[in-house]
Amino acid sequence: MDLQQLNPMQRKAAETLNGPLLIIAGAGSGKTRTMTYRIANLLSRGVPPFAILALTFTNKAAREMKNRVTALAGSAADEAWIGTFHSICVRILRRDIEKLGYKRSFVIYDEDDQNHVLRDIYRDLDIDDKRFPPREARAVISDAKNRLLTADEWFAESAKDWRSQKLHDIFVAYERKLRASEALDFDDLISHTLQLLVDHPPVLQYYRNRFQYVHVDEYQDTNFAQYSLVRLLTEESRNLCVVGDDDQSIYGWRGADIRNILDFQKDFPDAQIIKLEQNYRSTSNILDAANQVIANNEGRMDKVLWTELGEGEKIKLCSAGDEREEAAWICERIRRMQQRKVPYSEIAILYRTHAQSRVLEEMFMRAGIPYRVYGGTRFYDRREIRDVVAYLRLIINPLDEVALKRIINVPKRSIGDATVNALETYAKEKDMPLFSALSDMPDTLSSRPRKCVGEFVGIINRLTAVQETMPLTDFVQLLLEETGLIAVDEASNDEEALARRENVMEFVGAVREFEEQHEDATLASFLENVALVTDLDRQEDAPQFVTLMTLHSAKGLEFDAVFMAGLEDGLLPSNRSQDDEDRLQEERRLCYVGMTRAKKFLCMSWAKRRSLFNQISYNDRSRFLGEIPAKLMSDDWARTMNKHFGEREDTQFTVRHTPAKPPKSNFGIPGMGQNADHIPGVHKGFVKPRPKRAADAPTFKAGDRVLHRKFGEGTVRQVEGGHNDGRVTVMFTAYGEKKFSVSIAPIVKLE
DNA sequence: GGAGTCCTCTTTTTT
DNA sequence: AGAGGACTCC
Repeated sequence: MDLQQLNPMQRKAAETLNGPLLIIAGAGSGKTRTMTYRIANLLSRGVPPFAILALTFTNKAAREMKNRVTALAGSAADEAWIGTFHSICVRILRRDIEKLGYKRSFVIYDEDDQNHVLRDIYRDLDIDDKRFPPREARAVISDAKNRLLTADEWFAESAKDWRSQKLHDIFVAYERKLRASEALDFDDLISHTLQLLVDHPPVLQYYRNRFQYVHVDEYQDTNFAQYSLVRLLTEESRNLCVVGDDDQSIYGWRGADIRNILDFQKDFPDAQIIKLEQNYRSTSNILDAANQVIANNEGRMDKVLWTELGEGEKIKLCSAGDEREEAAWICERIRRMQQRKVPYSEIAILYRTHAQSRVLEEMFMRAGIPYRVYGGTRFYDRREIRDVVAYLRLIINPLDEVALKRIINVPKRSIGDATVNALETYAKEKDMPLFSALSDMPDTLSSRPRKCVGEFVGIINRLTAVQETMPLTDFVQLLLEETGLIAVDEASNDEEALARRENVMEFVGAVREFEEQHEDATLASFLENVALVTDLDRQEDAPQFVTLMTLHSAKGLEFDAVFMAGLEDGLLPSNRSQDDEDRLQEERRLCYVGMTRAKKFLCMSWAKRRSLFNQISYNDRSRFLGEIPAKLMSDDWARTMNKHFGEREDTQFTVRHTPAKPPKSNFGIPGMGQNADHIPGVHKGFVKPRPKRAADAPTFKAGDRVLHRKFGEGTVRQVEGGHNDGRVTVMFTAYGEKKFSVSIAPIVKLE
């Protein structure tokens, strides 16, 4: 095994094979590289591949690790278990979950399924979901499960007030429903695996014997359940290697416990610790800025990243008036990067919330910049896809009540709420699954619904009967026809029906692809894939697209150019973290993660005025921006504007608390600059651009590049009239075509 | 009893 | 803007 490719610290990590090992891997320090070399090294020393377990958080990370290990060690590495916590747990559960009283055909409930379950529970228990948001109940249940608490245990340590009582009832009902549906939620995948191992010593012993070398990636993101699982598995071998960076812990809200990494030495007093501090990704301006920001956090592990890549460019800052201006600036910047030969695929726009993507998308479309949005509505989350999946799930597992209720009347077959309610009540009385009630209907049901339900059951039964005799793709095709799912959209020619049809076809394509890639493809394994694989994982490195994603999903990635948008107090840090020091620190880490994604160019922007979630807010720039030394930044927007239009107080980034001042001359754009007059404390007045000598207004010709004070750069399309009364039509990349009077428009010619 | 239509409410981050 | 809920029509 040739470890000469590694730096001394990396090599030491790859050579330390036995005993507990903590690798503190700073951003861009070659973490994956080190891990893969370490695993390859184990293999080269004769450790059998099946003795190796590597746990990651994302499929992407798992895939990359797998590929790179294979590249180093050959296909023998295929035998190693390298996967996400969730997928590895499913693998273990598929083998032995019957010992916990579940069928092996169990399904995985995602958030949407959970919501449906909760909705039913709220109805049954007569709880008002307005006073008691289901999302809160879900968070409580998830949090409890991550801490390995049952409903009763959770209640015992709660406030035990009326609210806790209700939550407890919901929790209990939820668990009952999931079990009755042979369903596990994401948190169950971990906790049930743990329970299986604890309750069944032979199973535990099997995996302990088997996994002699265990690796955990992103250890700072483990929650208590995952931590317990890892400890349980490695108690005998003690060969546990964890890699992480406390500064990149950004999943506290999901139960991740940063103490797991901070206390590793306490847990394993004989642990060796290796720090990777050389950063191979970013230029020093970017890295210094990131270091300065994260230095404001407390209780960090001691570590300072450094780089040999040279200073590079300063960080570009844009203080925009509103989110459209911000987006326009980003478009302009991207255009300039194009001239500098930065490919679209090396550009990413990162933001705190998905909702921010909309304005950016609109601008990109107008500017003709190809982009892809990651996350948000995932492909498999689309309604029409979920419908098909629900059919598949029901066929695999007739006890899946969420799936059944989802599609019993999709497409419309005249089975309404009243009928479903009657069936549910009847099933409950007879203490049988809802699906059984469809064949054994209550006498009270009148003949019309009886007939409709009968037809539905007929379809499902026919499909179930042929399922195992057919290739997966053929079966899905058949299902689409038999159920009438495509017939509905084929009948219609409107835009949406067309899009739905395309999506369904893409789904069939995904099924085919899955079938081709997996020899042993079954309906069950495909559904598992659907549940555990996200859209982010379907990403193929498409060279011609700019990437839009949340800061969270950017972790682990890198780009030549990174734009961080919406750096405002209230957004980043989010206003829900304002008065909680721990959460504020997590927001700071999020900022740090974003900044350290950038290799060469980091551009940060904020908007004084932003409409988000259907309301307008006026924010200060993010406190994190203030933590970056001024000498590392250049105020791009202000400089460009000042150069051409004179100083404008509110765009100087040295002004810390900018008065909320929307200087609006809306140029006839509806919706822009409205309400400015009604905001208290807003000081009116539009700082007029310094006019060029009026007698001698600039002359333009078609094709000229011009800069407008508000709309940014554009190209002149048309010029009419004479010198002083001339009108000019300009095409702006982001704002489309506008017409101005040459003598008064805040517009200048660019060379 | 079902289906279609209008109205209101909500949004952090995700395996 | 997208979905669920209430309301009305058939």
